[in-house]
Amino acid sequence: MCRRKTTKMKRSWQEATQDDSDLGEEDIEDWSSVASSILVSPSSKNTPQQAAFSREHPPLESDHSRTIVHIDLDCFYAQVEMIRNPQLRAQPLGIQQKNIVVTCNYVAREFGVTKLMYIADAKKKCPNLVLVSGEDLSHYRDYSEKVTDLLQSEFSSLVERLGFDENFVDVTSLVEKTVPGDQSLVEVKGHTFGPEGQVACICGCHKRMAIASHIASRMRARLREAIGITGCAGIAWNKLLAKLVGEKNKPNDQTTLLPGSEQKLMLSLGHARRIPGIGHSMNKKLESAGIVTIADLQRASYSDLEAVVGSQSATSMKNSSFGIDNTAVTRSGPPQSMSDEDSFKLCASLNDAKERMYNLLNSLLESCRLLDSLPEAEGIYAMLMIRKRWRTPLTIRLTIRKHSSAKKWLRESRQTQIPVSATEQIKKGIFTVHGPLMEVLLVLFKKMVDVEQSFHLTLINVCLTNFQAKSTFSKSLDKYFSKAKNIENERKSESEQGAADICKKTTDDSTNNPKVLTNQQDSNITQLFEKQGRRPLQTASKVLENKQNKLSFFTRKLPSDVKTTSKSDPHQGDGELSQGERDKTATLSRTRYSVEVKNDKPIDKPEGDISSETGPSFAKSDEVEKDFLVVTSSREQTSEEMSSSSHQSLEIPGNVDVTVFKSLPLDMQADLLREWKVQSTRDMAPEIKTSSALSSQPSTSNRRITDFFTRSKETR
DNA sequence: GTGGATGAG
DNA sequence: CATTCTCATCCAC
Repeated sequence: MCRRKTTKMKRSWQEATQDDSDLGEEDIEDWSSVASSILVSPSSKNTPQQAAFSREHPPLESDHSRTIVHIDLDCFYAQVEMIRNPQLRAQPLGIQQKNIVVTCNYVAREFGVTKLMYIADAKKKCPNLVLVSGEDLSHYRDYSEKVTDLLQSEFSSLVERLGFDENFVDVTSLVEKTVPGDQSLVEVKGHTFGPEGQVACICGCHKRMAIASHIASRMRARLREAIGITGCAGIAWNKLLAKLVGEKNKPNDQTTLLPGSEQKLMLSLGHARRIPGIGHSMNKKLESAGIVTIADLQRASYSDLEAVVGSQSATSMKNSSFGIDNTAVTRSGPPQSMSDEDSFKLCASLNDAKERMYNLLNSLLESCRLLDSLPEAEGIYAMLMIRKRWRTPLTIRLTIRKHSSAKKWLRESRQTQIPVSATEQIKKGIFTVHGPLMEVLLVLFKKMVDVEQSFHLTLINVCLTNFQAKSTFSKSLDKYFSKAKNIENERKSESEQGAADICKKTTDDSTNNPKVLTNQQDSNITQLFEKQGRRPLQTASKVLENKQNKLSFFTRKLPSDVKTTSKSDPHQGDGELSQGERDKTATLSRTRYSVEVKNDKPIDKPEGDISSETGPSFAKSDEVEKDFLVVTSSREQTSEEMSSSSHQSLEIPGNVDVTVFKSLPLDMQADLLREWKVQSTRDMAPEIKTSSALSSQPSTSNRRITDFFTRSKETR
């Protein structure tokens, strides 16, 4: 019975979200009564008056059909540094960028150190504060991607990143497949927000939230086991509420929003500014209209609001103020841009600017090179990943910040196409294109700065954007995955899925993994690898990760003398550098460290939570396993695209499983063979791959080690 | 496509 | 207020 209701709700949500423009179905005079009607009965809608209202007013819909978990890592940068150097755990630690403590661990917070505090102030509060430079974000990027990867491969394909330390996970389908072992009321794991025992809604959402609270607990446990990182989780039926409720118990804890308590949650925030999306600018506009608190926002007439912030913002703000948020969790793909920037007190000479631009550019190109240089040795699935990542930027942008005497900290930018000659080089895997790119940067620079006059810059940013799939291979890859993508996004079963259908509604692959709610370690990667032919994505990342751990992937930080090397004549064309010199300069700012991923690392955590969460070893988790049964269907690959061609095994690299290779679509096979050919000729080319640069590894540590494969938004 | 505005962590 | 070092989306041009 409960199931049927769930399905109904879901369908209505899907319909609602399909035509984004016309969701509104409420017909109430003012918005507060809208809110109360929602609270009382979300399914009471579709009266004629409501339809009339919806024509004049933007979307508004209450909807509990989805289940969203928001994961927010605790003081992320500080945690990463503490993993890298466990000695730091016991000490007050601040992460320093220029003059500022951008974040700090909880030990430091005890002393009153806060985020974005000036070093001087922080030192006053805490004289023993240990400072670690956090200007190089590559380690943070790495850990960030590991987290997203884990969530994506073990819990749901629908994971959306927000910055480096937050992820939204849509666990709707996992929840559907997870049924409580005993049919009695499911208890929420961890904290709840809202009055106990209140059941304001009959759609089954309470139960779903409870199930999701256990899933969230597993997520956090897995993040600790596999990566050694702790974080908070918020569980609710939309992104807004999940994010907001998760903050109620920090750090390393979780909070589930009880249906019916969203009003209370929203009002508890106080200021309108606390609503995500309402930044400084919006806030000022709101204040000009006398709107300061969330209650003000709820009370404000729509037309007044629209007059101040425009109709789009008015709608989303109104909705948000009541805890309504219909935006979907959108899978994050690889970044749309890659940039490096440096800020400083003063840059007033062209030569200074040139040198700074060169260093930034160099650093970026090194990132590209490392992304491109992952070895074939990781197996074919890893290769798919790597190749997918293999993208060439077509545009370069230079951004500067002038120190105008006025109180203006505006950034201005100019962008241009990257010279075709350079893109051609990059496509071939040659990243020593500093010369040509410096030239265009110079042109861009002169468009913004009159170098004849005196100038005062405080920031320079170099950005590579407009990525293009680098080879035809990537295109066929896209084609290959677009099918899976559709299954996931549309949540409909496909005819090809055939055989093993335990679940009547098969949805996304990752949730079919029978191990999601178990304690089994993912030791049997190869097993997964072989059995689940459908999942090159996650499997590839597994393989890679495994490899990383085994090979201790990353090289050491370079000696300090590289700094001198890097400064070596910024104005030099690329052709003039020897390979050795290039390697040195290239490794300058993208330093790499060895990263250990330990499963058993003791993590500092506040007393209260430990026992309730993963508690005394795994006793609790075992309980979870008994209480919850994941209904799964291990979908077998109907290798409809099985190759019949007879490829010479000679042409296939030794590390690639021939059977796997042959199971790939033909066009992809062809592409692969072509790639390998190119690759091998390149390997033999005089361009020496120094052992330190290549054999020691593919910087997972650098940009984008993970690929979050197909980007759902990437429809263009 | 470009470049500014705005917002996120 | 931004301050750091990113990244993304929106929108007039």
